[in-house]
Amino acid sequence: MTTDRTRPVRTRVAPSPTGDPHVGTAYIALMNWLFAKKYGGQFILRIEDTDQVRSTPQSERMILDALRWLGLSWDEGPDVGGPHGPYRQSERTALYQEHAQKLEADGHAFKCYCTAERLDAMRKAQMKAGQPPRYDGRCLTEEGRADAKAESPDGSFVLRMKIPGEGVCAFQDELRDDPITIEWSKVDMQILMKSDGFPTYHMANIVDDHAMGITHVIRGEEWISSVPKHELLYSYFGWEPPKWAHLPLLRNADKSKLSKRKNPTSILFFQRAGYLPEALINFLGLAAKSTSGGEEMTSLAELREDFALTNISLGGPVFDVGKLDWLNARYLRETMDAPAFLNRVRDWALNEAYLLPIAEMAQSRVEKLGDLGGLTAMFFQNRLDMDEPTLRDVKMEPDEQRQAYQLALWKFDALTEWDKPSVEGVLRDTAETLDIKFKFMMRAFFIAITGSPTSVPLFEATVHLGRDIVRERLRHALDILGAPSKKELKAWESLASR
RNA sequence: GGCCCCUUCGUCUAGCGGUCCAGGACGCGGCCCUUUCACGGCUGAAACACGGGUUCGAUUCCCGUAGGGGUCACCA
Repeated sequence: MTTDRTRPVRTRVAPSPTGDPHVGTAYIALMNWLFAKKYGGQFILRIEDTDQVRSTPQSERMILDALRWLGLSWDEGPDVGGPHGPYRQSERTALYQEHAQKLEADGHAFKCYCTAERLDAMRKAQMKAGQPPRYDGRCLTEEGRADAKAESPDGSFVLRMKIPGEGVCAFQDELRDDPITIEWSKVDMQILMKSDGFPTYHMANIVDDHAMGITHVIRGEEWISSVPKHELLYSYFGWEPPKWAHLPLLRNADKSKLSKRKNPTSILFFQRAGYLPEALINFLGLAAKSTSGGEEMTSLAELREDFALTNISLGGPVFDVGKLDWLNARYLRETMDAPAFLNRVRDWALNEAYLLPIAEMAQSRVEKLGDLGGLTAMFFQNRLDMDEPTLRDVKMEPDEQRQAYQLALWKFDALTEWDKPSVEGVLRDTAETLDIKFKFMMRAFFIAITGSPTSVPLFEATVHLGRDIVRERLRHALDILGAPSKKELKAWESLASR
């Protein structure tokens, strides 16, 4: 990649704190870290919490912790500060407001009073007519805007950016040979400022990347189609855009974009399942390492040394858990002696924090201390050894049972808080939805989650195991009983939303 | 569906016009080591999506086709 030697390289990772820390975030962060460090630059962590509804401080904390666990450190960020702070977008709203006003004053953006209902109807009509859904520009004119304002119940508005009527936007991606060209007619008049006064990604991203001196934007390729908007904003502001590099997306086994529905994706899962951070980093780093030499075990330092963006293959890589397992096993047996191994086990689960809740759950249920192992082994396992007869030892029809697991899976995923009341609520809800006696259904969940119809209290155990291990176990159970067909999923989905 | 990106063994990849009847790794099979299992060693099966060009010569360059993916929100 070409680098402008007059400026130090600065890259960033900009996660949105709206859920569990994702391996995709780790992958992007790693590539940005490697690139910055390779060229002696800085790596910045910025929190993109402009979605007031979905962003949570817990999620932000988990993401920071997860990246730290992986050994990725940032030079500037919300926790360590830096010269270009604050590093949380929700604390920078004045800056966006100011820039939004400038855009509007310069005639590059306009207020839009259109209601969600009108926009929905418009898009539906466009789709029906075989047209791409796109803002029709009603509020572009004085008159249209007045009409829309009159129709608006509360007078709320958003700020949209103007888009050239014709021509193409061409830009160079550092990973690809030919420039990418997108016609302006295919670009929507993107909302820049929402009616709550917060910026959208596009606005905040450009203002911040410029303010923070970001020289290279290395991000997932799902952003390629947004680059014209970003290039345009840079030109509206009169700023020089950064270099773009769009990385291929991590994939599920079926090649679709990596998702938690089909794969464990949370870094929390990999921690709980007993993967080592160095193995995970090594695995993700393989994407940017030429492996023709044979040895695939490598370190962050080596990856940094050998790093070149152009080593990255453009075909979206399937996240091959089997290969990760092999690497992790090698770290376990080749990089430590038995005492060190024991220490890793302690860090993982044989510690006060993880063990005490288990002790509380188990104490009244053991007769001898020697009963503990059998009762609590499932807290130290990833996927459980399970077969159909064990799973089917319930007073439910097979399809009912499958449906219960699937519904719970969906409801668990939708939970913002992973605690006892939420988990219990999901399970009671599920029984009610399916009109099954709660007690009967609970037995099915005991078996799938703890491996036995009689175990420690289920809600507490479920919370303690963590969402991802539980998801994995339920999905495994579902696989054994027969994964739902597309048709079934569709039919069940309507139940879930009730 | 429109637009954009991508395309070498099942998977991750090497290859940047002849050195390729395509190399490595994971996984899988076999053999050896071994009280079991695992590790380890050896070994086997396994791919250039298809069709046109360009060229003395295409895995490598160009164009189509097919397939996969992404994107079309007051989410990032």
